[in-house]
Amino acid sequence: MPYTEKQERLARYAKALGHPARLFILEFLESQSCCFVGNIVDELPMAQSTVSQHLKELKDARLIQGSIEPPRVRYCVNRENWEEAKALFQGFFKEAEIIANH
Amino acid sequence: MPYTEKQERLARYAKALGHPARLFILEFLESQSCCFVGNIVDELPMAQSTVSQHLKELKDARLIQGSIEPPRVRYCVNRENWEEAKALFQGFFKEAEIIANH
DNA sequence: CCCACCCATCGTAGATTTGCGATAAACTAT
DNA sequence: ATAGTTTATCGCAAATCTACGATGGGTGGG
Repeated sequence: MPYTEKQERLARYAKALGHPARLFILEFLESQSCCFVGNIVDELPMAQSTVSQHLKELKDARLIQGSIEPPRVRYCVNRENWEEAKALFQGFFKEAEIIANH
Repeated sequence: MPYTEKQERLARYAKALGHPARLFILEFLESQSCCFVGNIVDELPMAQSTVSQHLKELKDARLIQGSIEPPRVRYCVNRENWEEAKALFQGFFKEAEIIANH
């Protein structure tokens, strides 16, 4: 593997954040501290199937997780990986700052 | 526009960071505080044309900038936008934290 | 049992991304 | 002039992304 583990993981998180709809979903999930798919669909100007696909990508990136609460599905931020992503981004920008100041 | 200006800009930066080669390039540029294209090509396991393309994307995202120094081209991080990106990511994760703690 | 509701998944289309080799463009040096 | 060096760009192929409508699979209520 030509890249470091950190680079691979950070790139994956960055990619997941690389669409405004997914940023919106994450911010919305935070503001509501978990919510149902329907609530998200109501807020976004796209078809339900498209929203579902964005949710899937965030889920695949392990930034969110869903739990079935019939008849609905509740999504929450995955705290553990959210913190990891946060730390990776912080490290990315911080390290650069340290280097830049020398 | 259904998304906020911040979301659009953050998504654009995140997208640019969404490939390990581009993360590598940015970290490499920091560690060298500017360098020539050839140096980057030597470090990456991909064709020169592909590296050039990744540089173009980072340039389009305004995270780096190039200056011609015949017969070579020197690339540096674009400090201003780098700081903006940093602030946007910080805001994104921080705001979420504040909300989550309520 | 059947219907309505909620959501995921399928199939599809078009756009974008990623990668390569080949070529072009700009400059140096001989 | 010619040849070499360095980098961008072109043309192409394969893969992935984005979006949609339609369909399917659960679940709960009548």
